[in-house]
Amino acid sequence: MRIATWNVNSLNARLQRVEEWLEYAQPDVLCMQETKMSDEAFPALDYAALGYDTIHVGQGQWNGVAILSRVGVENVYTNFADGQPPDEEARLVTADCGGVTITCVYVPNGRSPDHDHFQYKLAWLDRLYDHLNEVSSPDQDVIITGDFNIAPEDIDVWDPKVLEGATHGTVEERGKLERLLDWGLIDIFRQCHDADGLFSWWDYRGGSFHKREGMRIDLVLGSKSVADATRFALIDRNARKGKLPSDHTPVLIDVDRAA
DNA sequence: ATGGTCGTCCAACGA
Repeated sequence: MRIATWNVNSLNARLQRVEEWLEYAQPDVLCMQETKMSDEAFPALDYAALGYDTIHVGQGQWNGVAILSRVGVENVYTNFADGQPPDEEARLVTADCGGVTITCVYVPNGRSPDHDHFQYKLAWLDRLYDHLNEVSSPDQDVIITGDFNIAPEDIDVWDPKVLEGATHGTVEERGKLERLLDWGLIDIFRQCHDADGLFSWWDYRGGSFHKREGMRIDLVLGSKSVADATRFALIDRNARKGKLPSDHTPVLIDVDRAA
């Protein structure tokens, strides 16, 4: 079973790139973030024609997450299941796909460490922890994947100096991520690759992609059973090349399963 | 050689 995540930075702007990628990468599940689209505009029929069931959680021009699956979509949650008032932004969707409880997340960016949005980000990550406990347990097949807007370690950034005074690598953010890992999750790409310089996002500005100046902020976290069954993990840099790319590129894993 | 912000929508602002 092949599971992928991709922040598409506007699905409308990326329709063709996504369809091309589905056809050659053949994921069984694709989690998308930043669709920036209403549910009415989501091209569910186009994906159905390619064999995918879909669930989209959109709010119009900002945020928006989706799961495409050709191994089923069951037990859907379109917001936190922590019993608190729903998050007003479309940043989370959970579904069981092929026996795996998959949560697709678009973690708030944080903007800057002294911004209110940074506190929203930290609180959001605590809610994600509670959500995971509500919808799953670490002894099951669990995946949480998406744009975390956190670089787990300094080797996940082209130059750690850019993290000074900025978001994405603070002690607070990494602490929240560590808490998720301590729940019983493994950073599957990092389990498969120990090299530095392996990134999933590059700024559009200044030719960052060609200078290899990026960050690994798109993560696939899996429970132990998923991690043990993973054959390999890959960042598809090719999807960041060519015409009209997203600033993020897909990350995928292959897991040994019946599907 | 490659590519030089982009996407939301027309003014900035978010990423």
